[in-house]
This record gives sequence, C-alpha cells and structure tokens, in this order.
Amino acid sequence: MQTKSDRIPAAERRELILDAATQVFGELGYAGATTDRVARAAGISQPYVVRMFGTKEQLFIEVLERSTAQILATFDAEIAAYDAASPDDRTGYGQSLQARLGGAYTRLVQTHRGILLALMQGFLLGHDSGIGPVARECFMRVYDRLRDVMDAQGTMDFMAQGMLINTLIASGLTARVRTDSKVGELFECAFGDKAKLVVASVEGD
Amino acid sequence: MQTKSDRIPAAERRELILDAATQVFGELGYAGATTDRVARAAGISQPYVVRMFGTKEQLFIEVLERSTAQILATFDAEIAAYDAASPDDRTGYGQSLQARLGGAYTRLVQTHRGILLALMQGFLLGHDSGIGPVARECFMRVYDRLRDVMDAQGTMDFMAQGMLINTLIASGLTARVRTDSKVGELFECAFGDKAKLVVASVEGD
DNA sequence: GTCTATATGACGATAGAC
DNA sequence: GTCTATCGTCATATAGAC
Repeated sequence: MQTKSDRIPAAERRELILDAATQVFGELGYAGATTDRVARAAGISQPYVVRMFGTKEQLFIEVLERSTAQILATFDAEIAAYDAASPDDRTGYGQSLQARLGGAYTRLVQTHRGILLALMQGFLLGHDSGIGPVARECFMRVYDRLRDVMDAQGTMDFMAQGMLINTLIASGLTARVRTDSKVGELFECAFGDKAKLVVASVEGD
Repeated sequence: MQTKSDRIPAAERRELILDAATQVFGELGYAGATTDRVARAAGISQPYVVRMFGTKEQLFIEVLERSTAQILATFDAEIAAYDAASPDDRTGYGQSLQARLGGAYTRLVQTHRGILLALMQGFLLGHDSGIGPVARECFMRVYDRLRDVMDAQGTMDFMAQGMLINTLIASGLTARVRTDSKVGELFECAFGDKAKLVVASVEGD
C-alpha cells in the first residue's frame, strides 16, 4: 500500500494524526476510541500511531492540550479584534465582548467541532489519574482567560452555555432540529439566528 | 463465598445492580466501565450481571432510563410542593419555581450524583446507534418537563447551568475548591451559598 | 438465584523488516 | 518513516454446576 510519495515528515504526520485523533476521541470518547480507528482516519497503520505518541493516553493528552490552545487562540484573536475596534470605550467592555466571544464559539462549533467534543470527553474523565489533572488544567486555562475579560458570573454563564452546546452536539440532537419543534426551539435559544447555520454544518459531517 | 443468606429476590438484586452500575458508569463512562467492576461494586459475580441484563449495553440503557425517571420525579415533587404553597399566585410562577428546581438539582448533586453523571456520559454517546437514541430521548424528557413550567430561554439557562455543574463534578474540580481561589469563585457562582455543602458531599465519596 | 470455568474476540503495544 | 506480524491482556458473553 505504501509508495515512496506517502513518506512525509514526522512533524507534519504528527499534525495529521492529531487532527484525526481529535475527531475520533471527540466522537467516541477516550475509552471508546481505539488507536486503530485513529490510524485509519489518518490513513496510516495502527502501530505507527503508537510509535509516534508512545501510548494512547499520551496521544489523548496531546489532543486535549492542542485543543485548548486552539480555543484560547480563537478567543485571543476575538479579544484583540475587540480591543482594536474600541480602544477607548472600556465601559461597555463585558457586554459586547461577550457577544463576540459567543460568536467565536459558534464558529468553532461549525468548523472545528472535534476540539470542543474531545475536550468535553476529557472533562468527564476526572477520575483518571493520568488524564484527570490535564483535563482540569485545560478547563481552568479556558476559565482564566475568559475571567480576564468578564466578571465571575459572566464567565460562569458563558461556560455553562458552552457546555450545553457541547452536549447538544455530542448527543446528536442536531439531527432532530427539523422534525421536533421543541428541539428547534432549544437551538434557537442556544444559537440565536445562527441556529440553522450550525445545524447545517453539523449535518455535513 | 456464597452462603444461603446471600440469596435475595431478583427484583431487589436488580435494583442493587442498577445502583452500582449508575455509580460505575457515571465515573468511568460506558466504554470505560466493565461489567466486572459493576459486579464487584454490587458484591456479585460478573456473569450474573450479564445474565440479569442480557448485555452491558442493555444495562447502561436501563441506568439511563431509571436516572431520568428519578430526576423527573425529583422535579415533579418540587413542582407539586410549589403549587401547594402558592395555588393562587400564578403571576410570579417562573421565577421562584426556578430557584426551587435549582435547589432540588443541588440536592441531587449531593445525594445522587451518580444519576447525573451517568446521564451526562450517555449524552456524549450520541454517535452510538443503540445508546444515542435513548440518551436523546432522556434529554428531551427532562427538557419537556422543565419547559412545561418555564419559558424556552429559562429552560435553556437552567439546563446549561446543569451541564456546567455536571462537568465540574465529573472533572474533579471540586477537589481544587479550597486550594485554587479561581475554582472557589466558580463554585460560588454555580452553587451560591450551597457551594461548601456540595464540595463537602462530593469529597466524601 | 448465583457461581466457576472458559470460549471468543478485541485492543494496545512490541519486534523487526524495508 | 512506515509497514506486517504477533504477543499478551483484558472484557463480554456462554455453559453448565449447585
């Protein structure tokens, strides 16, 4: 199956594997996912995945850390854009910035759902002595960054909505939006005018 | 190991197994849990667990359904108590009832954490063709019941906070409440004056 | 009603060739 | 840099005794 042109640099291969692993772990969870499924999603053999990351656990940890970094980068960009747009007006800071960050999260749901789901799967693994500490650390990194630009209650509300959104996506309720009016109503509340966009993006898996 | 006095009626044994399974699945997730761990938590042999429920999947499904029924019963009791206390005043319905239901949820966290965590684990399994539909159904049953007594936005907010709380518990951040002031602050927002009580109850696993 | 023994399959990880 | 082959472990489920 292997031809000469399939050989690519390790650093690049790492990223491809991490992309695949983020998707697979996000969908199946840590225990539910297999290194073989990750390998197939990345188009390589199972032992190569293990060889490159040492263990399945280490791979998952790297997925969690990369996902967190990506979320923070997304938020940072939004905050920077906000600061650039209104460098003088610091009074209404929290309100409008919160809306911007919400929009950024909604965009993340559409384009990089895997990183949100993989993190969510990690959060539910607090009991695990290897993964638990990493997952908590990731959670707190996100919290801290948001807390820099919002008050405690605002941060709590923002993250709560994020967790609900993650749950709605992970549970697959998106597929019911058109047939169940109650679900549709829920999505309107969670995503506002972006609800239809989000649902469409999730359907095109 | 078995003595005559260990033999108990099947119906009663079922409940004991379901109790144990709720705990184990809540902590380790569906894929991460083993029927052997459930069996040990219930004080019986692994094959007996399988014999009684057919498959691990079926056991998990029954856990999800029982947990949902327990949550709904808790809410129903709270709603009934509220109706009894103020049968005439229907104007301020939503506001105060919401606080009551929040209190009920907080009590559930302290006394029956497993049912919330097991459900949460189920919600993240939307991809699974056997469990996914059941989990979505459970989610919607809770949503529908709350929606009967709140508007859509209120229901969304309530469930969002619930999902955040579930995540905080599952991730094990409770253990950090005393050492990390940022975490403490988060819990104050999530649980208000009940924060210390909740933390204490979770620590006494 | 409950156990022991075990068949069967799956998964993570290692060895070693190319 | 990547594969094939394979080992050891563990987990679900079955068979059958008590």
